Amino acid sequence: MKIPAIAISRLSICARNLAVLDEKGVEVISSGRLADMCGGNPAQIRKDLAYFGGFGVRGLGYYVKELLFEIRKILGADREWRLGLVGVGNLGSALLRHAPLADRGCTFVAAFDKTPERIGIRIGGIKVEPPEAINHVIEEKGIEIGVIAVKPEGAQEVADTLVRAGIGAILNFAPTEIRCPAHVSIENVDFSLKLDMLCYRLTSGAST
Amino acid sequence: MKIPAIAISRLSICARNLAVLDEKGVEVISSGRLADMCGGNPAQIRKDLAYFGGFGVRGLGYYVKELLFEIRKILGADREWRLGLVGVGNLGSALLRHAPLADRGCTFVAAFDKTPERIGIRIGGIKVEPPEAINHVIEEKGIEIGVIAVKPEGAQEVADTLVRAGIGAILNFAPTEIRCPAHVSIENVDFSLKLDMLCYRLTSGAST
DNA sequence: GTATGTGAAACCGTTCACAGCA
DNA sequence: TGCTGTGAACGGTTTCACATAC
Repeated sequence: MKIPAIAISRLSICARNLAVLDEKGVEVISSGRLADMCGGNPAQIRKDLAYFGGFGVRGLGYYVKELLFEIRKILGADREWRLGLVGVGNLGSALLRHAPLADRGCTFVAAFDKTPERIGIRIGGIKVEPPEAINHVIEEKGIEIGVIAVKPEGAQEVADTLVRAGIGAILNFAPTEIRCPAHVSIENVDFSLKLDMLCYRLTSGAST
Repeated sequence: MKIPAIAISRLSICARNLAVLDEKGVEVISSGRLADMCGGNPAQIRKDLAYFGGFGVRGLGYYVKELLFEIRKILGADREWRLGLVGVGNLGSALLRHAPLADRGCTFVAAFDKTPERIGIRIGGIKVEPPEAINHVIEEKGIEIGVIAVKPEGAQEVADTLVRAGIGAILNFAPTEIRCPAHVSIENVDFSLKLDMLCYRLTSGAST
């Protein structure tokens, strides 16, 4: 069955809120209360979960621990993922030092940059290597997700290199659309675009 | 007329590509070629533009310079915007130093952090101030957009403070859903969620 | 001839409403 | 009784197809 991407993003948000509930010691929650926390509709949450099975108890709700476990399994958040970063500028460096990613099971195991002065330095415990090393290191270290934090002009070329090295997924921070083969997944983190949307709404007088 | 948010995000992407075309000296472009660049459908681009007027020439296409000018006007990208940052950690510091934001007309004019050791230091030319200063500085400096780069636990409180100070829009980098009054616009930049989506697709075997 | 602007149709996700079950 | 799971209705966006205009 075809599962809409937006359903997955909602499950991700559910997982976050379930983790908070679990820490608070809450054991059971209804789709209604969960929808309130996640900012959605109860039926939508039930539908999203129904794509993967029936995890609830009729008349009661969902067991927090159990549901969190199941969603983590669905998302693949129940194991470690190895990340490689390309572009160790301001943003790239911040990502290497960003602890929450590791908490979540995503760990940077390599970093690349073409600037000679940056090669060899260590950031967040990771040594910066030249772009020529990408192909070899991706395979050697079993890196599955490539993170692009270079300037927009260089993003496509970096993506091509990562794809040739056999990467399966790309998280792109450069404000440009990257093209790659269908078997490679791409997600863009585009705060320039998000800023445009805010400026538009401030300009047009629209809210939300 | 109600204009869908996704149409605005596409116009933002169009503007980027038009800027590239303009630099290359391209003078006219069809919706088909523009759609190729932006990764969409020609009819969609024409519909998006039709929300705001008829900018094209039948039988010919769109004049690049003119269309870029019009879209910039629509998005409010034809003027300066003043930003205030809350949370000067790894990510926040990187944003302060991130030149492309200023190129786009968005300039940080203030930064806040609750950590005593950070208060008073300068990053990217901006002096870090304590959270107590938010209310006063937002008004004094005419800040319209607040950028949140604190830990998820503190994000809602920061948002409340910004809203009380009269902010109109919030760009939230914390991986949590923020609640605020309807007259305040929010956009989330949530790379933790994007990572979840990539992990899901790698896990499930789905692509795109 | 060619590409825009736009009603109409198709598609997809959301919401409703209720049967099913603890 | 109460909440889940789900078919059906709804609403909105995408795509099609063509009249219109250069």
